[in-house]
Amino acid sequence: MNYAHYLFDEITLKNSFLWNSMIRGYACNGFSWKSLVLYREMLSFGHKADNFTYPFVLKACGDLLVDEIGKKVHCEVVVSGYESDIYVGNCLLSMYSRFGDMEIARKLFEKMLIRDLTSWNTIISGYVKNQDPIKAVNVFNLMVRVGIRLDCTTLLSVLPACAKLEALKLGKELHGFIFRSNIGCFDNFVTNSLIDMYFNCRFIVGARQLFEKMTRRDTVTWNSMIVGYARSGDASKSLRFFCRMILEGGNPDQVTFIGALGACDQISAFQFGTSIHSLLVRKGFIEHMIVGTKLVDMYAKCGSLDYSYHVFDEMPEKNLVCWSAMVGGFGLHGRGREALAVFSKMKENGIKPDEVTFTTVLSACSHAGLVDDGRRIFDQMVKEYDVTPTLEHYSCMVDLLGRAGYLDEAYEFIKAMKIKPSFDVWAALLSACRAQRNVKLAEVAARNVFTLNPRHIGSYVLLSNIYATEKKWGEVENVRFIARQMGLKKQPGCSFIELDKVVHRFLVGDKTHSQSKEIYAKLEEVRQLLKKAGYTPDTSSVYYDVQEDVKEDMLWDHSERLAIAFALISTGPGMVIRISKNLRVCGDCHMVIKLISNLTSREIIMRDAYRFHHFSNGFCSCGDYW
DNA sequence: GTAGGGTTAG
Repeated sequence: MNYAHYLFDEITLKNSFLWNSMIRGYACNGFSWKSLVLYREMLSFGHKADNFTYPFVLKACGDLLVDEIGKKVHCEVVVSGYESDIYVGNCLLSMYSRFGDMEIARKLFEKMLIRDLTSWNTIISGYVKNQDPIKAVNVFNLMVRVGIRLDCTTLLSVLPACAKLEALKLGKELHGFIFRSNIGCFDNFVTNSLIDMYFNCRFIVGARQLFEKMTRRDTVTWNSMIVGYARSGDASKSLRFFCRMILEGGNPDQVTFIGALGACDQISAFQFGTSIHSLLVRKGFIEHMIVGTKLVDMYAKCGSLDYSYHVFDEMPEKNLVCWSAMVGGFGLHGRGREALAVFSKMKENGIKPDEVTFTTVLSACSHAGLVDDGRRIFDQMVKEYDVTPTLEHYSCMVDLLGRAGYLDEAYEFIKAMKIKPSFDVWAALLSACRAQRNVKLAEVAARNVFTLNPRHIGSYVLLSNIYATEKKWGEVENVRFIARQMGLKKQPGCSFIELDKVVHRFLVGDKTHSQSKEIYAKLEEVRQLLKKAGYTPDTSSVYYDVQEDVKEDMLWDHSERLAIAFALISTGPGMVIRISKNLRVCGDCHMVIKLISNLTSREIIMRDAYRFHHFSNGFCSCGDYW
């Protein structure tokens, strides 16, 4: 562009063709401002803008998101009589959809005397980009009814809309259409989009079939598989595809690494995460901010705050999201003071926290029981930072107050909310009622919870456990009966442990592992050891009205114990044991793991559904507050 | 000489 501008300046008698070329050049090469400056200059030199000028000026306005200037140019378009030009008109649609103003875009679209394929495509993609997939599909249906032939671009907007709506039927119809009609798409775009759509609609088999049939897979194809499997909860498959991609000579990019790291944190695959880390360093992605942030997050979620902080510390540039990730990391591990310190340091560095940061900070306070700090920060958020509290903030506050013992204050807090309390808010109260053993308030919370989400099995389990703790067996059976009637099934406890980059999974009572015999033998050995050390089981975590010894047996096949027993027979003495589980740890397991850490001199790091526990020498980092 | 597109951190 520099040289073009130099030549342009040399020409004394410029015609509008030359002006247009320059404006287009700047607009299409990332210098939108210059293109607008040149447009003004062109007018001041007495040249008239025409149907070749406006498209690029409008594009520049759209790219810069300057809606006031954009509207002004629109006026000029109307005055000069070019609004009816199809190119100019389409660019207006595109500009307004970039501004997020689909109402104006739609009105213009309705008003157009001639609409071509691009007009339709622009409106459809506008709705998709502005989070309105329903309208996008409606316009698409209208387009088909009117008899407009769709093309690749149409599909690349409608398929993501199907994905968002989980509209599998329409998605499959489009797939069939693509298959039958020889629609000339020579790249992978449409197939990749289909794969993503199938994953989002949870039609994994369909996605897999498409992938296997492809002959020239590109980076996005692999990424869609890696991200798709991770998002559908099959992190192991996701990592297997990552390996396959590397082995088959795929070319990983930032998205690949971010996706694979996301799979690692789901199943606490710490060792796998470190290998991905070293690979991405070798490939030169460590300076990439999103990759760095994901590493900070992954290490924290895989139990290693040291690594997490190290990556964070080395990052050359940190934005709001990086800082928030680090705050969240400390919070997840119950290190509230450090979370607050990072939060302060972030502000000292001139970075203004947003609503997500505040959620993270409040959650950190909650995990660490920092009630006063939490109250103060919530107040500060509203008054100093002008952030309107969201449902997430309220949930955190209810959790913070409730679990710290201020149940009434938590309830008052809900009643004073300016927005309608969500399921999560009431669920936080219900959960706090269990910790505080308050049946009366629990019933209030439960009523609201069930109204807002009658199909959430966890809430039924929670309420029945609250009754069980108080030995109200009639009520326990009642709640369970309702859940059964609705066809809800309890989610089985499940723990993960990684050994030599292979993640092993244990369900409660699992006997399917190839070393199952040895695992149960080890478990029995530990059990005797603990008994000798004076351990008596805390059977209050068994929510069934059965004999004490049966209760004790029921505790001993909890999935985390199987995972730990497996670790004890498979790793050398002194090795750190890292496990993660899908539900929250029960009171007795928590105690048993503390004892195991002491008797076997092992550090055990466990992530449960809620937070991290670091066990060593008979103590847990959570200080029994969880 | 003209517009529209797939995967992506807290």
